[in-house]
Amino acid sequence: MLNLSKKEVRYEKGEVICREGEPIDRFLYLKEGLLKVYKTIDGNKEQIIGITSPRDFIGLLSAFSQSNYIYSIAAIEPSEICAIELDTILKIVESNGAFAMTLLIKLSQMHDQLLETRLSISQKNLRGRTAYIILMFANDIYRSNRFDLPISRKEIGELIDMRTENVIRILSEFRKDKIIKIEGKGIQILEMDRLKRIADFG
Amino acid sequence: MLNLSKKEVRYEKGEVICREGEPIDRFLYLKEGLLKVYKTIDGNKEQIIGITSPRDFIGLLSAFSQSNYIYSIAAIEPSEICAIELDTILKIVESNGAFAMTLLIKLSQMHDQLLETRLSISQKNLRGRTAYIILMFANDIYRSNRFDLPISRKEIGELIDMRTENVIRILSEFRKDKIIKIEGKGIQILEMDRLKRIADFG
DNA sequence: CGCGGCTTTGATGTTCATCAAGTAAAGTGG
DNA sequence: CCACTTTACTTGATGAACATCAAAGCCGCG
Repeated sequence: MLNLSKKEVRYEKGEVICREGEPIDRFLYLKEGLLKVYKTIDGNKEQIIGITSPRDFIGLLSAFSQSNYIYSIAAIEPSEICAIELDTILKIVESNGAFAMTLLIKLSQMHDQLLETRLSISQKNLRGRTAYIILMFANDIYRSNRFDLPISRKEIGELIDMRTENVIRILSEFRKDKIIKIEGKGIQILEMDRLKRIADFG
Repeated sequence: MLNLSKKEVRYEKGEVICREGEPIDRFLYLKEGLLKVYKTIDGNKEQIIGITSPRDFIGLLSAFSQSNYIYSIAAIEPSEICAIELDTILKIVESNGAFAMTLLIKLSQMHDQLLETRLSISQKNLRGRTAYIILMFANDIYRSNRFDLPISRKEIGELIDMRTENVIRILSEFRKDKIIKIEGKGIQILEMDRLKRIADFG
């Protein structure tokens, strides 16, 4: 049933997948790539809520509570998305207890993680937040000490509640302190332990 | 099945219902009263994540993703709680699609609301946060312009990420500006419109 | 009745946002 | 493909918002 109704779509970096306010009629699953989930504030500013990595259900977070998206989603790397009609999912939930349970668990995990991240960020000072986000990319997303940032300095700021200028300033500090190496979007972690300490105690 | 396995428990103000780290074996439903959900940070500080009002599923938020509580819950008013064995719930989810759907919807709604609150708070300045929390008590919890704060100034700070001193200072400002009336824990909103404007634009 | 936690106000310090100004990079239309 | 425009990046200087420190009165509780 799932296989019958699924459609695969490809999005290029920068493409918007869905916009705040639009009706939710499909259930999205990220096969490959990277997405940002964000809200627009006061018409001009953006608040990035999180980064979605492969094998995550996208927008699962409010598919059951809202009939319209309460945030927008865009690709920050070339991405492959599986779309399934929401009605199909609802029917399966009603008839298949194990599937319902899987969704409940997945939803709950995503929620916990998102909230944990938000609480963490709000507790830390700017250095701590910056270290935290570098570690997130290294450990959770790219699983490597060396990677290219998929987002701009401005977007990093929108993700961890900082001004662009301060993101840049603190990245430069880390560079001067030889904690990381920077080449444009390229980041290499030189002193993992120190970075962890800054993230934990900052 | 639900009625058979449910147990009602009463908690007095200040009593802890469950502690961070304890195994989750029961599913809790708040019949009457008011609870705070909180995390302990660095052993001494507390971060209040939210207030639970009647007819909410408590700890639903991580009953499916964690086997142990990731936060603590305590009564801030005399409370009546319904406890159901987690196994019973799991069995019902597996066999009853409509029930599973109800849980998914409820869980999703709670999640959306919690995240929305957190994002809101992190965007606002101290005056905005203070106004926001007064309005939350007035509109969402007590449904009255006049109520007694169920928590201390310190706890308000822990809920909206402020120092106790600043909570007090800003409440005093609101009092001087004749926006609210204060008598110890008692709050009366005098100028709802102005308070709303402060919450929205602060 | 005295002790610890809550409340309050004032003074001081730090962190971070804002402003400004310039360079580099990346699109865009002719 | 090159001028042109916009967007991203970077650094320094300044000021506002908020945390921290200090001190004293209050309240509830054992």
